[in-house]
Amino acid sequence: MTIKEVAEKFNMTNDTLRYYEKVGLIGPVKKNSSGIRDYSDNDLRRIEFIKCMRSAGISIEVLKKYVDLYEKGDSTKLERQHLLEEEQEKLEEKIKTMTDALDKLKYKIELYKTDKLDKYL
Amino acid sequence: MTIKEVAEKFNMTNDTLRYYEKVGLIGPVKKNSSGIRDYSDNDLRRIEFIKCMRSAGISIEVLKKYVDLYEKGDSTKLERQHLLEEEQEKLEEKIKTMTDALDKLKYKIELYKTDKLDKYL
DNA sequence: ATAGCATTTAGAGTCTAGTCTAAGTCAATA
DNA sequence: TATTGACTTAGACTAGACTCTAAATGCTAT
Repeated sequence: MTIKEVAEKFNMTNDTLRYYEKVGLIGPVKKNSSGIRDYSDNDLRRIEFIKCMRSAGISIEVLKKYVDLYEKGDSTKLERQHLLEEEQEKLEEKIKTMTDALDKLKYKIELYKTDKLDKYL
Repeated sequence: MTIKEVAEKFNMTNDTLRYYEKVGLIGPVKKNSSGIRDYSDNDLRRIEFIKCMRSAGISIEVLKKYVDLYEKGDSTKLERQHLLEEEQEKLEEKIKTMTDALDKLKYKIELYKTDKLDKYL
């Protein structure tokens, strides 16, 4: 699969794909005889995972750490699990924070709708 | 209330408070005779709102727009309501995205815990 | 009244995560 | 064969949101 196809499939830019490869989140992707990337199924699986985690706000730094551990083999399984568990906690907290904000936002909108808005921002 | 007290109360830095003031999210905050900020209750209310919305990822640009509309008076009520409704939608989508990622993360952790991990990242 | 810490300003610097540019290579088409 | 368009690289640039610096001034305790 070419970079263009992958980019379209996952709705991201060629640049981002090359950037992820440069920082080591994926690849190095195999290149054909004339130096053009040809993404494998395995590459696609990784990109999907990375994209999903990024969309949840997990930093590239953390994802890189996870990938590096994976590359080191089975001996890092427990460490990887712990890393993911930490990110799970952070993510749960973030979702809670956002849900709280959403509730406040909804409440404020309700005040607007019912014209009960006070004088404050 | 001094800038330090406010910063502590909301767990943010003096710099961030001055920055928010500079870009017009709050204030201008009243200063005492020797030029030192003295935050009013109203300032605190705003800061709390801004902080809550920022923690949900709403951009400074959008918040600034909301504040500016507020400053223009009652005639902007409907526009403000619409702005908030848009942010509500965006926020709901973001929470959904993050919840989906969280589910995948939990599933992956479960694979680690039960040692059913396949060969992929 | 002098030390030592907090506050002020303007403006520069930092960090993250891309995004863009320039210069070059390649394959397919007019 | 010349052009077009996609791809390549290294490296510069950007946006957003702070965060830090320097130099000046103010407050408090000794």
